[in-house]
Amino acid sequence: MPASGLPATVRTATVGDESPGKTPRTARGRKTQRAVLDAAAAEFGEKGFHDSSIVSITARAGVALGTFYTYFDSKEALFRALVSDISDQVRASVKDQLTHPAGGTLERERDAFVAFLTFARAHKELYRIIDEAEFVANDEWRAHYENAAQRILDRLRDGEARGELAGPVDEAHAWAIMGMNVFLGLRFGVQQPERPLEEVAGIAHGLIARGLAR
Amino acid sequence: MPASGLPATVRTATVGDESPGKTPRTARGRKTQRAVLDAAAAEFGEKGFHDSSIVSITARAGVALGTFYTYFDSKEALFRALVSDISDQVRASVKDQLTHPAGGTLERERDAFVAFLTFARAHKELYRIIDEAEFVANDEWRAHYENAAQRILDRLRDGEARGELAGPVDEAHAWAIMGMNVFLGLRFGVQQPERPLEEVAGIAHGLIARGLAR
DNA sequence: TTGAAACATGAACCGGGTTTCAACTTTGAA
DNA sequence: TTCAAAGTTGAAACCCGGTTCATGTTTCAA
Repeated sequence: MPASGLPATVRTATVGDESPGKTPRTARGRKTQRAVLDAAAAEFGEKGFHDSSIVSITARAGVALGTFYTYFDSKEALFRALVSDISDQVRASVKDQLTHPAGGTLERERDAFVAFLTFARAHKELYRIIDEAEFVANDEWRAHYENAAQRILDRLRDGEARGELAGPVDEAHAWAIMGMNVFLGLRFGVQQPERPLEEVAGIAHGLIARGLAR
Repeated sequence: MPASGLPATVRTATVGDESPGKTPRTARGRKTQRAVLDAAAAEFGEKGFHDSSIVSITARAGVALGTFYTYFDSKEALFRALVSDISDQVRASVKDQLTHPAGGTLERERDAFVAFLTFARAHKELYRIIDEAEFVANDEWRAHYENAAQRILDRLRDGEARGELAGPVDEAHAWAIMGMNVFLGLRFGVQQPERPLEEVAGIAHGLIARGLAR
């Protein structure tokens, strides 16, 4: 995950002023920190948190072991930074894809799923990292899903206000759709990425829009 | 999770003939192994795999440290046994609830969700253990979800054959519904168990049956 | 040009938990 | 009743990777 700019948490570190002295002050430092983060994404994605080691991550990044502690307080702090970073990337990526016109609310929801699935296929490490966050970075993990659910709910409420939907929307609808997306992403994004994206999205859209009853 | 009988994997160990000498041969031995398994479920559920220790698990079970290795080859082998055990328990529990009459296929699906949510509320450690299996017992984890999806698909195919459903059902429908169930279980079974079960089930059923479109 | 701050290095320290093992106790079939 | 197999015990060997730190190098503002 060679990322866009600086990861959220790393940026936040500057604002949140926690663990001072960890934010790089020169271009050289920023480059090194970025290298460590990218190496970490690859390593954690491949081996999981506990089988990954700082030694291996710094080796991948091409820096010395001790350098790691110039930018992160601990292995866990690195993981937290990574989760926030990836969470941000997913959100930003989906948001980008949703700027174009779009039909109704439920078509917009389908587009959001397509964007998510596309991201998941391009970043196979996404699932392992987010899933493991439940154990290693629980706060970031909860925030990730609560934010995602809120965004879905906002879109549904919008559709409700326009009279496009049948009944009143509920938080449970958002979590149901999110769960659908996550599991379809797991199955057809990570485990079996061969299947045509639009086909899966079409099935999901049909289910959400009209249901299965005759 | 004081379990019903012997867990699947432990039973399997007898059949699969791997690691001979690990299957208890006396009533005393079976009781001890059961105590270790139950203690492990509690410990792993509370602390997760890595923060759990054999020392603590055997202490909970009221046996000596060394006794552990009479019944399991390793900490990981214990976890694998536990995942298979729990997966079996969920399946069996849902199956029990589905024996009663039931209306159409989609009502049956709602009942299955109610059964699952009920189980999740009664076994808060379920999620932590199954989720962590992705990293610690990947084969068992995949089997758990593939089997669950297959069961859902079988029920949907049944409804399709009876002409109850609108279009042809697909593997993706099963994974979508499973994802919905899992995330609703997480939100309203583990995180916010206060909300009336039937209310959540009603929303899920409405979504699956009729969709959200006006 | 210069020197103080930032950055880089990697050997060694360190704690903690898994696994082993040799001695001891209990069980249950003959 | 007897004794071989099954079960129990817990101290200690063993392993491993996260973290520290004293030393050396590079950057960049003055």
